[in-house]
Amino acid sequence: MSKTNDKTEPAPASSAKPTVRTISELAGVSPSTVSRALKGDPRISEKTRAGVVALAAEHGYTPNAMARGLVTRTSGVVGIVLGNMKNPFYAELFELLHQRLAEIGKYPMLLHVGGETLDSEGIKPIQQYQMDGCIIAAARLSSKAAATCATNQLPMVMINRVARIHSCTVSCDNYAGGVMAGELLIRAKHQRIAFIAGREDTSTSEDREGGLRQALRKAELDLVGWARGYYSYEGGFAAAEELLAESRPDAIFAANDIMALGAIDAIHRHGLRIPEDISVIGFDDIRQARWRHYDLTTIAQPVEAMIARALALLVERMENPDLSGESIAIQGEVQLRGSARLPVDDDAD
Amino acid sequence: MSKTNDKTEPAPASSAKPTVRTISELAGVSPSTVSRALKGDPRISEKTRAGVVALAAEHGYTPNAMARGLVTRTSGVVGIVLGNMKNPFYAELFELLHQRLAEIGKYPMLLHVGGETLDSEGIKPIQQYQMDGCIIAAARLSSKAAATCATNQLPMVMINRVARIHSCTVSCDNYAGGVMAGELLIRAKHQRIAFIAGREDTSTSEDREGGLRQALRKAELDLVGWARGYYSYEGGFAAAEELLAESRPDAIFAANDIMALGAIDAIHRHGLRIPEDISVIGFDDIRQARWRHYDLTTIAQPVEAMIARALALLVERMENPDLSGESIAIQGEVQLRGSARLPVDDDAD
DNA sequence: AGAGATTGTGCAATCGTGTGCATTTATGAG
DNA sequence: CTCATAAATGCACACGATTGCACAATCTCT
Repeated sequence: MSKTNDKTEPAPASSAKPTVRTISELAGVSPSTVSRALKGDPRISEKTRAGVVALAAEHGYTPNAMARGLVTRTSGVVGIVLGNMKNPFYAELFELLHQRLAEIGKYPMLLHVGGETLDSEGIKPIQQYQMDGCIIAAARLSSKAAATCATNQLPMVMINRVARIHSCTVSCDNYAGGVMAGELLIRAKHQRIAFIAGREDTSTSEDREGGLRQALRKAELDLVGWARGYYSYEGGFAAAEELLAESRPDAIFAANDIMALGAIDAIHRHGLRIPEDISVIGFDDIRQARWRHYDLTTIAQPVEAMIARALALLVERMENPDLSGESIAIQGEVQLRGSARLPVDDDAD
Repeated sequence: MSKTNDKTEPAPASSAKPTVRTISELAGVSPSTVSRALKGDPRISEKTRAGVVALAAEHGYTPNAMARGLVTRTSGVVGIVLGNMKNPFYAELFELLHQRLAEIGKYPMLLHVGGETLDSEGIKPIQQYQMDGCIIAAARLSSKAAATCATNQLPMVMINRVARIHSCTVSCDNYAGGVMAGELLIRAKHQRIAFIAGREDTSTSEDREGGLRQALRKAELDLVGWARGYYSYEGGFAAAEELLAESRPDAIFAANDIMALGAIDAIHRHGLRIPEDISVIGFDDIRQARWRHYDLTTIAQPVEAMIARALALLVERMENPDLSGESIAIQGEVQLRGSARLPVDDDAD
């Protein structure tokens, strides 16, 4: 008792950061009582609890997360891997994700941001900080991060990409979205439809293309053009120029909005009118799609729902790590705007 | 010795996460030696160090950041407050910021994202996680976060806003940028110049406006119009419509790019040509400014340099907390593009 | 060869919190 | 009034790493 006391209370004043002992001494109870009182343990009497809480508030005491994490083996930190921030879609998604995380008392620590793949330095904090979970919101592969989570038995959810490994996945139903886009174009009597793809190793682009092809097949049509836009404005611009020169399409479906916007500017540069001469459809519904000049018809990703489901999956697995992987695909929604001809509803269904 | 041993080694195998004791027993040295060996303490012989390092690598051992943070009182975590992610400027800045932080071995934990002010819940982790520092990258006030940093003696740097309180600040030289924009317009023989402002409580907008007014004053001109665009595309659009209806300007300077883009679309909607009928200049140089349709002339913020200086200030203060506040303003650079008439260089200087 | 300098390693305390178990205090019944 | 029972609180250890200090081993010099 004396051996610790003479060292820990050289300055009994309030200058230093208050610890559980500071509060316990002030309240005349033991540290364990303070800890329990603040956690709302029912074994603590209401009277002492009120006193402790008041004292804690007065001195601005908050339990040290490091010490707590050490003993509870849970840090309250969720690791985040974000895709290319040059695509506004991820920026918008991230803002929402942060808010939802805060609501469940978790804080996001960023492991990686950007299109490149994750290096081994980037995954260290996963084990260092005893993270409670991990969210990967990126279209491209992050197999290293996924593997690290697996070996550490860390709950992990991927947003916006379908996993090849056994894990949790939440995404928009990209295939169905592709079908929607295709049907929309077909019902508007388009005949020469082209596609602008994203990067090679992404399931999102492949699935959206697959859906489009399925819709075309059903109408006994075939793609008249195909080009890669690498998910960027510049890429979409270049891809559209290529398509216009080679296959003269009357409609273009781009695997994401930002490429669609690039395509629109390329089309205008060629002196063609949208949607009279050519229709353009995107995917995501980023804010820029609503910008006056573009007014892009697109398949809106249900970002709020996706994040909600992803966090639900994550929380479930934090409570019960033995739950198996689960894949959720949520239907997107067509946003009719001015960049695509409207369907001619001769057959109403 | 026996009282701990029988509890800590129920499974001597490699299944559980390795701790410093695991490695020390495998290497036949004490935990302290392991710790020192991994930190490169010169007192440890090269031979034992190599052995320990090899063993640690083999078993995938990394020191637990919680335990380390508890004793060293430094967490390796830097708190981040981000402005409105709907403005791509902050998304781009954040990606870069993350990279630079990783290079100095710090990890970013997000305290807040978005335009709204920070609530009291959002600042708790600052003390909870014993953060090493805090970076506030937002145009609007975050006085609560700043106050929390101050009371906790936590090094803090603000990016993109000038502080009223005693602290560190890094920003673009907004006043000089405003002067540049003004001079550019004047040298292009514009006479009727209008300004689109950001939000009320932001020094950035005020300073940019101040610089513009200074340049106009020097040329014995006055602003012919002024409207508020609230830093958003829609706001810029509405502000431009207001200006066009009321004061018929022949040039508009917007306090940031995204408002300038909104203004351009509003101008086109009125059937006016850019830059023949009216010039538009923005501020930031976001990616969208380069989009073909906009091709926006703007004052580029030196984001890389700003982040580098901000981190330098932060690191200095993490090493020596008694250093006083410092404000750095870095000159921006004019990006001449197609949205503004080029200067008529009758007087070459 | 012995004393001191030098080098390499181990001991044990510490950081701040949570929690099983023992202990005290209040409550109620016979 | 005493004892059994329940409620409230305290003790002490553990979590995993760092670090000042003590100690052992090796080397050097007279």
